[in-house]
Amino acid sequence: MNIQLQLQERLRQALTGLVPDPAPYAVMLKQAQDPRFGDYQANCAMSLAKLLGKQPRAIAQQIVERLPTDDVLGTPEIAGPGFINLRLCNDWLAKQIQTMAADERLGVARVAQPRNYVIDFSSPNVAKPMHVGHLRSTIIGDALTRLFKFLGHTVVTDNHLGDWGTQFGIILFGYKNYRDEAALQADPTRELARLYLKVRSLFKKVDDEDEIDPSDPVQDVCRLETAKLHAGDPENVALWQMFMPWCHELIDQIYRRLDVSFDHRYGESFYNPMLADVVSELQQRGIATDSKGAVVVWHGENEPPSLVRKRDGAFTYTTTDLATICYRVTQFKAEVILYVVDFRQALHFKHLFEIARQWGYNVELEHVQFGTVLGPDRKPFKTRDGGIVELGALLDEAVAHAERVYKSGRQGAADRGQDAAELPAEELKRLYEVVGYGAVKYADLCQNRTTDYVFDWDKMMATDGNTATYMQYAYARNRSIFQKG
RNA sequence: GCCCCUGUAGCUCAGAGGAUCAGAGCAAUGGAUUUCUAAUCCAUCGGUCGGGGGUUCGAAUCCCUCCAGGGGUGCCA
Repeated sequence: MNIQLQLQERLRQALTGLVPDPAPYAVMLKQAQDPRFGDYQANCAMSLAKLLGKQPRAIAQQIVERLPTDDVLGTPEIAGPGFINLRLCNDWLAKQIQTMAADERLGVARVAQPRNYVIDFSSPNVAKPMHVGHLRSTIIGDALTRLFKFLGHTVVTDNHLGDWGTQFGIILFGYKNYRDEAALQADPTRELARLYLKVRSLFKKVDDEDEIDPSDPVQDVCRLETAKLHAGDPENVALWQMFMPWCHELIDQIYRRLDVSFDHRYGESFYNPMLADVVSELQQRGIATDSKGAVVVWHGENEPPSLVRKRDGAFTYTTTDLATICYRVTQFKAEVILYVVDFRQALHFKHLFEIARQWGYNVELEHVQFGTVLGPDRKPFKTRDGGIVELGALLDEAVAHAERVYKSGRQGAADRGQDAAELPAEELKRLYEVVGYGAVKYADLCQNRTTDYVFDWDKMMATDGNTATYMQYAYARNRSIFQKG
């Protein structure tokens, strides 16, 4: 049930006969700006003044006379230049609230027309540790998934893994030269992560991108290993197949901690066999053309083209994303695809969506973009020595921080002479996790999605203010009061 | 150069694409509370909504322009 829609419908009926097209005026009924003025307000009288050639207050009076009053709505009031203030009847409202409280869904109606959503989020490059850059996509994407499902839509979640990129050259090189066989037997996932970092440490320049500098001999060997894999070299393909389950385990460890799951994880490798057809179809339809040895799609004078095949014959992520749209529309019957990806890829998605439309896909495509996680210096969040913040380490720190918050609260109580039996270790562990992960998730979700935010442990785990920690504490205290009562 | 995003209180941010005083939390300041099993409470201070112009009965909100910060910008993804 939606009260605002119901009231708008009443207003629309009241306006029928007064104005030729009541719909746009009916939707000008909104929640009141200030509770002193009522619960809802209709603002259409002012904008109708010119159209009807009358005083706004006179129009408001006319509308009020035509509005039915019953046990739902009290007598409307006219205020100021012509606002119509509406107040819901208390008895009716109380009854509604009782109904909502007793309802499993708290009175939230399912959508009248469910749609098929595909939500593409998280999407890490596998074979290397997930890092802070994956945090927001994972949390926001998961929240959207839960919301759309709750509203009654069909949602397919798909983790579009980077499982075919240059990081495999790094792993292959590491595996062939630096592997610790015993460690591999004991914990292949951990060894894989170690090998990736080991080889990265041999690079001349350290940053978080997988860009290869061919003048660095180590990087050039890695590049060749990737090229061999892509060319179908049997040894590298076999190793890749052996690595994949370990790669999946590496990221699943993180998802288990965050309570996030996916229906599918069709990565880049899955679409690889389809890419040649995508390019030739785009060429046949005249959407893509040759330029400087590459195959590109143009987007107008002022914008760079999208490459769908590079000069060396390799395909790009645009090509993969096009194949992915095709697959999602045909296999999942996707009506809407949401991409929960960093705002820096805005241009890529704008171009991708243009090409998809030209290609004839009328699926609704939306880039759900978000800002960067910043450190205290307001620059992208890095470790103290300038390295990448790994997600696993960040979650460890969240748990450790929650423990400190708990213990200092307990110490404070003890100092006041209040003391209680310590919880069992297992319960404490769970407590720290719930508080720690909750704080990280809520700190992300409570802010404007599109802007950057500063990652601040103390602020997100404060026991007052707008934090998950405060809400969890308040909730726990409330439960305790009810228990004693 | 071109394109995109952001700019609201000291800080972090709300403000559902217009109207009836620009809000919250934190911080700060003043007061209350001296505590028998873990939540302090009340009040106050604080803003030419980045600057300027425009449209409108009405602009933080829409349009133009300038300034500041960030990002992107054909062979990484």
